Amino acid sequence: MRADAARNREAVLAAADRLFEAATDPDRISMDDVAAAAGVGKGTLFRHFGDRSGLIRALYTARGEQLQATLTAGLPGDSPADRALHLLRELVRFKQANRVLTLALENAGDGSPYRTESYEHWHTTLTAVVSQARGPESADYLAHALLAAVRSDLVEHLRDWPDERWEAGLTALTRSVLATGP
Amino acid sequence: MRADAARNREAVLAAADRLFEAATDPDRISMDDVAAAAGVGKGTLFRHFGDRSGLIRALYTARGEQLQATLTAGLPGDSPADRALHLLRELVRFKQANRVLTLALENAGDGSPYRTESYEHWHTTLTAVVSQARGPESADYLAHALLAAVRSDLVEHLRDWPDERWEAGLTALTRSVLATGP
DNA sequence: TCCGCAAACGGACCGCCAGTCCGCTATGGT
DNA sequence: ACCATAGCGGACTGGCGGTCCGTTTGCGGA
Repeated sequence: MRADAARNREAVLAAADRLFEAATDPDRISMDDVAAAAGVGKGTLFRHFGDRSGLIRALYTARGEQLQATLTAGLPGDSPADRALHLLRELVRFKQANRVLTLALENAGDGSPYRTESYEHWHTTLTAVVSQARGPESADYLAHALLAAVRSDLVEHLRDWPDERWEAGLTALTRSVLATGP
Repeated sequence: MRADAARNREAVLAAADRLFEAATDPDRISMDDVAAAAGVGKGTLFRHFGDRSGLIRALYTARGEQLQATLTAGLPGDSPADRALHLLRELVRFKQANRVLTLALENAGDGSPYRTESYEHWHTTLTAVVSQARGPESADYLAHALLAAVRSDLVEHLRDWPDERWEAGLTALTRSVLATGP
């Protein structure tokens, strides 16, 4: 990769990150805005990221890789229920801390948040945990259901809930789902 | 309401219904398409429905009122778990039968499916059921979680699951959530 | 029956945005 | 130093949601 290409790529990511951080509605950020803020031509931006959703995915990956690394290394907790709870809690925290970006990701491009690489990842992880707790029966659906319970726009909808309320809800949910036999 | 206004309103709803029925991707249907298919000017269309999301909501209301009437009159089932299961099952069936329209509704306009009148309705209903089964503690969050488990794009993502798999998953989920004490 | 006028109409028009295209420029291997 | 070429940038395109306004139409009163 040529030096200027790498430099521009970083500039774009940094600028976009700043813009998404500051915004309240992801759709208000146009590709022109990003290009301008990065001091880069629009063509450059599209060459690096393909299309809007590509840019958003790249941003998301950059932001989320720390989280992903931490949580994948090994979920803390004594029981499956504890581990699932831990995972969901961290996802909620992450989505609260990255409101606009995660909202953008869910709406982005092709439509479905389910085609994301990272969704696949969390789903696989959770399915294993669920399966360990109550057997493989419907484990994959239950994992989908648990992840759906922390979707960005739900987090957004409940944005003024205090931590305790989330904590109580997530605890109740994970206990119920993971403590019941098939 | 003037006679021509009423006539046009119906023509638009009918045409839009036809288009959404036939399409595979809601965004491929433009307001111009709808206007043309209805044999009506664009201005007329916007006067009646305000904006795109208004049209979609109107369509959804028309399609869903039968469902809503049936399920609200009184959920069948002996236990809260049975009633919740019944509700979720019917929602999934409805969303499977109205793929494009419900997808359109979730993406539509202002962004959030949670601001919809009908979401409010189902959520209230389910919260009552949950509350009856396991007390008011976290009942509203659990109701959100249950509804999230049947969101349109999840239904879409799992579109090739056979009925039995859905049935097993929904049963497992509702039993777990409603059978556990707080 | 006719009149007048407000309600309703329709489609040209606007601003915006994702994505493309192509003439120009900078980079790095030789 | 040279030059092939990867990379650049911004004018341009097509299509969209939404608006505007001159024209038509339904309808209550005279």
